[in-house]
Amino acid sequence: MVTIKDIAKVTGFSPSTVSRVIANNSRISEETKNKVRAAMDELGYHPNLTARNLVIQSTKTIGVIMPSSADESLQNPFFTEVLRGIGSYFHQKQFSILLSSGQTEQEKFEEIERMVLGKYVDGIILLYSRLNDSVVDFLQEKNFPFVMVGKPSGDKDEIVHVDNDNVKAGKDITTYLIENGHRRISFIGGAADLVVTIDRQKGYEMALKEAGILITKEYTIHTEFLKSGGRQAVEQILGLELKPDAVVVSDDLISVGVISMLEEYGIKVPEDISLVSFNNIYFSEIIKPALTTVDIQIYELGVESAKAIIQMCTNQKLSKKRIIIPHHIAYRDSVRLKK
Amino acid sequence: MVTIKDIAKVTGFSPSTVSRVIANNSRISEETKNKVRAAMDELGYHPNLTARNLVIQSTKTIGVIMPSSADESLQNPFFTEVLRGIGSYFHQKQFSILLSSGQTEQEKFEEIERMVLGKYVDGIILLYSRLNDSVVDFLQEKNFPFVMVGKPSGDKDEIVHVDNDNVKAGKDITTYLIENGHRRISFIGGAADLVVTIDRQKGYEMALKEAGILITKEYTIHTEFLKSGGRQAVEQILGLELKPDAVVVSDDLISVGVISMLEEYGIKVPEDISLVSFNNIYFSEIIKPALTTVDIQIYELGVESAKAIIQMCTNQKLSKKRIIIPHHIAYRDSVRLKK
DNA sequence: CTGTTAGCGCCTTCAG
DNA sequence: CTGAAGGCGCTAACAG
Repeated sequence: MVTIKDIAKVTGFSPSTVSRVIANNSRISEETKNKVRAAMDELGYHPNLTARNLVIQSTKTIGVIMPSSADESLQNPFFTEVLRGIGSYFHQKQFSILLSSGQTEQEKFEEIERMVLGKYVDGIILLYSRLNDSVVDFLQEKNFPFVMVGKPSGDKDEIVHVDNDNVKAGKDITTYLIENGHRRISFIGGAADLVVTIDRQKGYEMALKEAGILITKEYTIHTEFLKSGGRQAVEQILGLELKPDAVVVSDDLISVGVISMLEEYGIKVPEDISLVSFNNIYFSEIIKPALTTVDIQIYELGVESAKAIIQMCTNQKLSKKRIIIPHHIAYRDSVRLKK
Repeated sequence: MVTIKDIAKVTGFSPSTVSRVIANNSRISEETKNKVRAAMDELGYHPNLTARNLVIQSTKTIGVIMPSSADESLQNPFFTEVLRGIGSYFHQKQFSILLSSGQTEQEKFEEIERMVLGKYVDGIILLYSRLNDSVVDFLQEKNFPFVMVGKPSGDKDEIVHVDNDNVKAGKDITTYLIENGHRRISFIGGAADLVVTIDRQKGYEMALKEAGILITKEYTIHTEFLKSGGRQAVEQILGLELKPDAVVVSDDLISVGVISMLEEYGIKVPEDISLVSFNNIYFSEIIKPALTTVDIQIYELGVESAKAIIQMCTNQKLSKKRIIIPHHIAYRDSVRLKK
């Protein structure tokens, strides 16, 4: 391996001079810079990142934590999309992503511990937010820089997070349904301990309330991404005395299953029942019917969380703890419109 | 920060002894081990990975490279699924994933250069295989350990890769169509420079040939994952004088678009046209109609590539360069069966 | 503008 | 069974 010393020897300069050339230090003459660089090219020198990291006490890499991968929801394109956003910003700042890959909660926790305690990352981005997450507690206790994509379940004023206004999003999309004459509106949510589910449901309820529509308990269902879960949700709806004429689904991925199930029972979207959901992933546009869904700008969520964590790791001031990415509704074909 | 020296000072042992305790060296008495460990607990000591990596000249970190993220196909759940597989094996071996995040080919290349030349990773896993990939050339030239998920476009005997037998898979699924009485079978493939597309198409052609069916050029179409691409493919098919009665689609994700398009034109799957594809992602089961598709065991692909790269990085012998993950057909509802 | 010196935190001979 | 010393490759004062 060719090191800084080799370059020093060959050029006759000292190692520190070579180091300064790497850093493009202004106190080095152009002439020596050129000489040194020539030698580096010739010998094929490249700085060893590990060595550098050791002395500067920073790795310029960020641990990015996905939900534990036993979770079916991992197949949600949401994650690759945030990752894209994070990556794009990281690239220009020369930061790297260390991806957590734990199967279970336990494994995930161990990995985070390794990264953090081993000083292998400068910060953490959490790609989800759920109730009573021990990871959050750990990070807070260690006082380790982290940002969360989504809304924290507690300590909202302490935790830096990048989120949509999911309550408002839920309200907006539900109101849209109401404006189009729907009144018996059901809510199908994903895992009930996900903060995002809770918020969207809250918005749904607000919209109903505002429109003077009674909130019926039986109209609210929580399901998993699995097929059987979707089936159960639909059967529950269809078993109701007064069947809903519209349904708010908390995630596009779930919508796909719900629509299929509905179809299996001979119920058509949007003719027989309207459906709206959230995220606007690639699928929502290409399935039949194309989904009317809240575009939450996943990519931006990624970019902003990347910006935030890098700011925190480079001791810059963060103007605010709560960064909201605006949403808008992608109007498509899954809602029966008022004439 | 608490270091090995602090522990040494507190316990009265030397740093080297403490180091040996960390490594659980057998030449250290149980008694000292206990004392040292107690001190480590008390002071909250954790080994600094960067420092360790520097001396052992290895990071136990593998760069995992996705296609450049401008690529729409990144929303393909395929990637998170391989990642899951890789992660599961990495976890038990205490390896980490450094995820590449380049937008463009250029950016991706830069990142890989950084990782490799900076000795920031011990090896690379490539999650795709395309024709004339400069990344592969680079890795080969540097003689850097890497494994590819998919089949290399050249140097097949040199490059360690984990793949399905996609030619056979293509043949199997096409034969299934033929067995069910279909004769005018079209092929819709993704990007034409992806080796996987090429292989599956080859299998499709073999099946036709074997059944004595003429291969019609107009029946083969390449498209992108984008909506417009799917539309174009379908329109091309429908414009044909002799419309196909079945279609082999090279990826489940594309199938979703194709089915929607077909439906838009009033053509039903499988009543009017049968459809089969590949991958068996989560979606394939929950959309309507549920897809008959080749299950390629994505997760296993990930696990095996992880095994392979770790073997290479730890100087173990690899029994073979080409590791094939068996596939099987998931029979579902997108094919009209022979009575 | 450049060189000398120290040291980041850890592992590993080599001694004892 | 344990300690001392050196070094992994690089940066950062401090001199000059």
